[in-house]
Amino acid sequence: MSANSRMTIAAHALTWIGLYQRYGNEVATSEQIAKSVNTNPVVIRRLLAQLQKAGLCQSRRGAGAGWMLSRDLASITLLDVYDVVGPSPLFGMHPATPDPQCVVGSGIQPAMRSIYDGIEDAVRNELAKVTLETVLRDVLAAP
Amino acid sequence: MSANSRMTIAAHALTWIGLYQRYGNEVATSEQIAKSVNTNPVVIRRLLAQLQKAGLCQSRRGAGAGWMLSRDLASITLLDVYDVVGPSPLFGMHPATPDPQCVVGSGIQPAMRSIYDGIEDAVRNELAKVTLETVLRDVLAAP
DNA sequence: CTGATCGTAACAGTTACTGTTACTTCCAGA
DNA sequence: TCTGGAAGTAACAGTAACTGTTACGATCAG
Repeated sequence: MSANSRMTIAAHALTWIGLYQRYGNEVATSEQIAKSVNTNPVVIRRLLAQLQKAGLCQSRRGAGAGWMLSRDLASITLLDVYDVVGPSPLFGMHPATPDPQCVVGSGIQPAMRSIYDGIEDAVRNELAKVTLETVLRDVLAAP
Repeated sequence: MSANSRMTIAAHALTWIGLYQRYGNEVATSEQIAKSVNTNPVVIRRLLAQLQKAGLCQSRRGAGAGWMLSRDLASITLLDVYDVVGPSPLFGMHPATPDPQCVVGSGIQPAMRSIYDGIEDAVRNELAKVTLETVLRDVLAAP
């Protein structure tokens, strides 16, 4: 069980809501989603609350409460999800400032930063290619 | 200070050894490297020990001990480093197995896995493009 | 032999995430 | 107006990973 399951769980939850709504239901409760994800409802509420701030989903309170998507599955990409719950940055710099007196120590951070930026771009490009509609299609196509 | 500084520190250490050797020195000690990185020598030894197992560098013990590269800077890519000290995987699956009775629960992992595999490939391609020779050049070109 | 350095184990401190409990707030519908 | 079901949220424990540090044994050129 690696640390970063947030992307996976967020994609799972949103896809679940999308499919549930296609079955004609208006809203999905965190408890229902948590059952499918196999976790605690609070974990789902915490994640969806973040995604809600980003405008991907929406909650309704009171009686008949629950979650619904703010946009169609086809218009939400994994990049949208990544920007909310993804790890940032992918690669970190030194915990302590390297020796500025040393040629390597003083030049390494700008050098690595520009390399890491290129990698982040590549990752973001890949993520942008995948919509939750694609994810749902793949999910339904699974054996 | 993000968690994953290992890639950065490994690249820093190897580049430092490479430059030091170009100055005519045979070996670099973990203490010298630690000073440039601004950390404890043991941290450097731990990292280099892993890189040594992968054949990227080599240690010499006893008097006149220290570290040297096993290959030229130009023949070591960041992908080589990543394979040793990089985070794997970049994105993790659910901590607990999702509900197999649920369509989404049963199909989500294969779907996400294939997406994540594509992203890993993209990252690896980017990393493979960059050699430590390139890193050193960028370091020396820094303002 | 000796001193310098690696190799490695052990431990504390930090951070981040997950899981859980518990409580408040909200609101459609009876 | 009441009520029940669900979101919102704070608080806390447990786990895991990484960093930093100390300590000590192993190694070997000179």
